[in-house]
Amino acid sequence: MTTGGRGLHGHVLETLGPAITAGDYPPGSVLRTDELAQRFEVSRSVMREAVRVLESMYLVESRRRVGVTVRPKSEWNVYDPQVIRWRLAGADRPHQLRSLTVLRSAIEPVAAGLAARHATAEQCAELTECALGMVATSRGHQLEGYLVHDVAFHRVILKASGNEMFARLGDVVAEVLSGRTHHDVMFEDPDPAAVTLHVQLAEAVREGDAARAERLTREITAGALQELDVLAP
Amino acid sequence: MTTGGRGLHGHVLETLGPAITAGDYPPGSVLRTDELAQRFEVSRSVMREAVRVLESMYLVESRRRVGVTVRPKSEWNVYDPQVIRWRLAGADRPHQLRSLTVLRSAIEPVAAGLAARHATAEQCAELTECALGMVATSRGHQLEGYLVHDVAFHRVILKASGNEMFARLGDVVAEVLSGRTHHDVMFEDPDPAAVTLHVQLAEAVREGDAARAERLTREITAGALQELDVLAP
DNA sequence: GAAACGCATTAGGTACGATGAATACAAGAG
DNA sequence: CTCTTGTATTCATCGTACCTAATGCGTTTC
Repeated sequence: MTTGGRGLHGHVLETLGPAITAGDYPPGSVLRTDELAQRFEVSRSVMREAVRVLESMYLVESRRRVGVTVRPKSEWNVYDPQVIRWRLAGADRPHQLRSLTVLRSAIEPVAAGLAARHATAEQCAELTECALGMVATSRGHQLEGYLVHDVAFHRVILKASGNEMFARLGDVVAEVLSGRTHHDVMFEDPDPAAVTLHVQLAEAVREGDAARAERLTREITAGALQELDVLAP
Repeated sequence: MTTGGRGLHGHVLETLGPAITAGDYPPGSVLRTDELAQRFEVSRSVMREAVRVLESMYLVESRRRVGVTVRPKSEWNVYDPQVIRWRLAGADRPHQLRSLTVLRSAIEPVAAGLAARHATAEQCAELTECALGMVATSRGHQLEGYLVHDVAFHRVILKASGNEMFARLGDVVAEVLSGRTHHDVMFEDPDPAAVTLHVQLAEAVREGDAARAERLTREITAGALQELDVLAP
């Protein structure tokens, strides 16, 4: 999205990465760097840089006399933003979306509880602002506007939790929410119940009610999971 | 741990990575590839490979005419196993350990609930075996043996959840648990209550009692958090 | 004072040669 | 016939030299 193919090696990655994560090369497949270099019409140096990056993502393993072998899916670093994007763009998008939504359902309630304890006044203000924005755009086919506020809302919650690991999941949530409105079938207007929950959550965080914030977020993420069950078996 | 400095660029990473994550180079610092290549006595090609990897970890940004600039901590990919290891080895180890433990407290209960639903008979057997091993090594200064079984136990839970994102956190949990016994002050013998909880959790998963499994895991992770509060203010 | 320009600087890219390590395979010893 | 040992192949790995491209910054120009 943001990281376009910056540099030649980036361009190579944007083709090789999705191909590997899509399973075009089954685990154990061997790729040779010079062959790849020829195929992508780049120098070996550039290809080596690309391979190094793929290696750091645990997608491949480079060994002498053997070549670049594709690692089994279970070893991939599925938390790498690049890998997440590639997989979301590929064939097993539904599967990936479910994994991420389950992850959300685990993280966000705890994050909301922490946010209720640690959120600054400014963050509380941001939160209510986002919630109001969601209310304002919840009717009349303003899906794009709603999405912006929804993403911003969850970003603030995750950041306000004070946990860097949680905060870093903002992009993932953004990707999931964005995917819901763009790729998948989205109801014409968001569920009014969900909007209400967000407003209440902003309240709970403002009042420092951690238990309520956690419970409300559980309802929100449960809704997201339910939504997913309706779309995919 | 496993990824020793394989290759020259790996060796460079093992020095530069920890230095950056330790904050030796404040955000915005500029490093020039030529200078680095000289310092580490490697060729530019090798240094460029190292920079590419650091770039893919969002630790640095490489721009023409400027150099390699260190990114602010908030942009680092804190889920990268390498980055986690580097930070755990560095100065802000306590902070990192807390973040990871909070992450555990969010993930593992949900994972345990899913495991109760999806665990195979074989995984249930492994679980009880691990629990028995924990019981057997819970007394008499057998900390190393206890650790092995503890790590294995949580690995099985995470894997049995059926969620690939959860399964991938096995290494993180292993690192946290290992750190507790090795680096930090560990009571001579593990808390008997914790051992009992693990046994009960294995039961709950075997019986498919998701709610109980989740509740028990919450108690376990709450204990881990409490333990951390005792050690660090 | 602001906009346009040119230069120095630094990453980016290519090509080619040399090195080294792991594997496959063959030859030898028991 | 089996196990060990030696050898050749093959691929990644590393280094060097040279060129290109972009861009920050100082200078000039209007």
